[in-house]
Amino acid sequence: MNQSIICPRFEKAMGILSQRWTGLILYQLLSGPKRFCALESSMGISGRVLSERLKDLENLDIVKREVFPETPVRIEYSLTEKGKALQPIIKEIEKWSQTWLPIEPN
Amino acid sequence: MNQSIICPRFEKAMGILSQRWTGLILYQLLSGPKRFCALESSMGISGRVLSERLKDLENLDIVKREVFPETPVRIEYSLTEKGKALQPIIKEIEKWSQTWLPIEPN
DNA sequence: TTAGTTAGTTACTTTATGTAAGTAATTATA
DNA sequence: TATAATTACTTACATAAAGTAACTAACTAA
Repeated sequence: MNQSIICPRFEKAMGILSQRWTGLILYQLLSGPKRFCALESSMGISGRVLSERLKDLENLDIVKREVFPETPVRIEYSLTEKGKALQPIIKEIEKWSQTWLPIEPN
Repeated sequence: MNQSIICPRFEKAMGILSQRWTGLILYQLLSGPKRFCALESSMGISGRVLSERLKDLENLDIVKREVFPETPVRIEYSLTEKGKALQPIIKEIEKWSQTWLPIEPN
């Protein structure tokens, strides 16, 4: 069959972004560092999966985890340079959604 | 908690794009109409899921399905205007992947 | 008549995600 | 001193999504 080869780097990027919740996590972190519970409550994500996603994104050097030994302990997640570089993608998704998706799509 | 509200249209868009395979299907269709078996063999997707995704994208008016009653029958999938408008997103993902992802990431 | 082609569908297995309860470290309250 | 509260998780189990492989329908070609 018509074997159009897909660029492996593009494929990798899509593999990251097409994980459930990843886009929304990045969207939230683009507006500044966030704590675990803030992320958890702002989207419908479960703690189990949020924990998993943050670890994956940390391993990919997209997200940085910082511990502040206060009381109770504060842990902040923020974007690395690599993570901040995703902003144009998120912006384009926002633009498309505003132009092409109806209000109240349920 | 810090309840930053997420734009429902952005959330909807992310819900579409974060479905496994959807990004790669769109990427393939951006280079022109494709047949079912061409899409199937160019990515690692199974027929079961490809069929499901194409139906979803058709219902969202992102993909158009056309039947050519030849022999054997030819069915072509292509992007609608709404679908073509996703190009800037795909382009930004390509850019990011080229800048930030290593070659041969395995 | 048997095999081949395309575009699927169906039944079943494996993987991913959701749910809810539990843990560790610390401080606050009764 | 015991109990509760908070944050950032983890664990065990249930459900949903995706993968696998075989099957179907409509047609042609050998």
